[in-house]
Amino acid sequence: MLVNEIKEAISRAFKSLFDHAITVEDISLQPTRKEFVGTYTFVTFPYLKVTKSNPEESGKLVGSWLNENTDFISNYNVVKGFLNLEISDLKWAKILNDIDEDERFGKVDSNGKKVMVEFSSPNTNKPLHLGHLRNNFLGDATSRILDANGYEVMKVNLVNDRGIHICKSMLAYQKFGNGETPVQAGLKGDHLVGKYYVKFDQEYKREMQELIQSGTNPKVAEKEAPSILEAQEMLKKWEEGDPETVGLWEKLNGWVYEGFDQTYAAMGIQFDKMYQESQTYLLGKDLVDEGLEKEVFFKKEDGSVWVDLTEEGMDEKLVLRGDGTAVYMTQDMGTCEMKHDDFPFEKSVYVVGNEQDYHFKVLFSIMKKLGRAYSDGLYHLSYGMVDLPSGKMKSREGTVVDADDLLQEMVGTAKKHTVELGKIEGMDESESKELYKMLGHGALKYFLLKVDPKKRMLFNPQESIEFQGHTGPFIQYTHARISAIVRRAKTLEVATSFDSSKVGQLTQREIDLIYRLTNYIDTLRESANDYSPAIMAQYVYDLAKDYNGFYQEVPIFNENNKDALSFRLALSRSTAKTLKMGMGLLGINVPERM
RNA sequence: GGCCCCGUAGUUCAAUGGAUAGAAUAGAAGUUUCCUAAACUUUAGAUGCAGGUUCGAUUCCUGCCGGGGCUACCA
Repeated sequence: MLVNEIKEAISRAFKSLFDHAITVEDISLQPTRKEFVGTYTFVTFPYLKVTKSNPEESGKLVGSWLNENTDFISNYNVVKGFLNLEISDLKWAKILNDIDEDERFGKVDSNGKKVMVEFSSPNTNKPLHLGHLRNNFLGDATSRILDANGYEVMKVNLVNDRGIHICKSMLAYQKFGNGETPVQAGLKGDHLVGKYYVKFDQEYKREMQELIQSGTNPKVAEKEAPSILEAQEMLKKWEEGDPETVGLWEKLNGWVYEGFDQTYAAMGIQFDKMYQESQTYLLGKDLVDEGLEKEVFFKKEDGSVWVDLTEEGMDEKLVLRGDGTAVYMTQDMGTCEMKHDDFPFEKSVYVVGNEQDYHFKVLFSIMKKLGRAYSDGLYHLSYGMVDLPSGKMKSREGTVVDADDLLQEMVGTAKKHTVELGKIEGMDESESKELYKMLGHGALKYFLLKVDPKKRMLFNPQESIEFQGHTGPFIQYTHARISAIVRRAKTLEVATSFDSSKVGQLTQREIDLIYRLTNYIDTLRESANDYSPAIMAQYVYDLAKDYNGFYQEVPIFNENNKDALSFRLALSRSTAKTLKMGMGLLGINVPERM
């Protein structure tokens, strides 16, 4: 790793010049800004006490030492306290050759650690919407990034398949469904069930209106409308195991799962393990007992059990109701323990919206207080809501963007643009269909992933998603174009690797590109540490942009110098390889032609 | 009220405490007999307000203003 080589050398320089030891970890190098000459910049301000001279002089001392005592620092300059280092062309060429020839480039060796990533977590009463897409794409991309970093990754989906909201759609179906099946209704299973969820809400609202008009207090009406009482009754029956209720539940859930499977398949997302809340909602009571024993929890007079987190800056929090039944926290404690029993992880990532920030803070604190060694590895990958121009999405008010519809629309838009641009000449139908999907889904995934997860983001469905500029298709296009160059090169007789000692003077564009390529592994690590695919998204975009600039400026084939030609081809191949890997980590495929 | 997150060009997004705050898009002006114009050049445009910490603050701290979330014996 070039950065480490330089840091190592700076450390030696300090030892030799000032008889002072600084560790490689303490040294910070930053990329040199475009306005200055150089590739890496070392800031001398923090070391003035050691060098016992002014910033400018300190920089010169270190710079000239590096220039004389290493074979890869070819030049240096000092501006104020900033020491800018230039890397020799030969070194750059060697680095490129290594990347181009390394079959394993981009894959980090296994680190023997296990990580579990939980994401998606749909409710089985309605189809997936735009918010779920952000969740799914984040979870999927994070899993891929962790995998590339050498972790053994277990992707799990904890389906929320029980509770009052599930009973709502069941009830409406029972009343108004006339036993219709998804096939009869011409709907995907999840959409059919979602239809009855909406139906329930309409009925419920109507009943509330009636009650309010006849003089009932709105808050009372909310709790006493016949529909909601029936739903509660149904939940009770379900918990008691009433065969008819359970049968209905199984039938509707089965349809929903079929629908979800189609959506997941379309998105290219798989899970290693599915958990159902109907299987886990009673867990956690033994942990409550354990906590009482260890005096982590305490019991109030009414028998309810609490944890006091005021020392951690939080409140007291209920972990078991007075009647001995579980709450959300109880269940999540139990599920956490069960997940660790199933797959003894070092890290466990929960991809869940930021409205649950507090819940997870509490959960993780509790697990720590219970003495679980793995609690330090628990991480809530919190993400912000996706807003529409009209404001917040509300499923009950029909202002949601449906996931299936949106995916379909994206493919349609991709098709329209592609055909208009005349890109499909010479493609058969299956190839072009595959391309539309790749581009449509790629645009959507890239759009949702490029933003810092924790921030709210805006999605404008009217404008659809752009295919130009900072987008997935821009990167896919760059890959397709490089692929065309590589194809053409194969018909010529050009060496597949080059002799780095014969490469002439490199242009700034070329150096910029190789520099960018060398940062791939760093970016990969960083993305995993911050659990943010956005970092990788930015990287691939910058790389594609750099390549386009280079491509515009340098004729690749118009050249008699075979060494230069094979160098540029290697540069192109390495770029394509890296783009493909980086996009792959986001769950986005890249085409060979488009 | 308490706690948490966010405020950056018209708009959508960037910026490990570093140099003159980057892109994209919309606007203006250009580039296709030449490896794919979903591209490339040029141009104009921004850190909510007030303090503090220091060689240096979009970044860290305090207060204020604005937006959102959590604050259930719901999940």
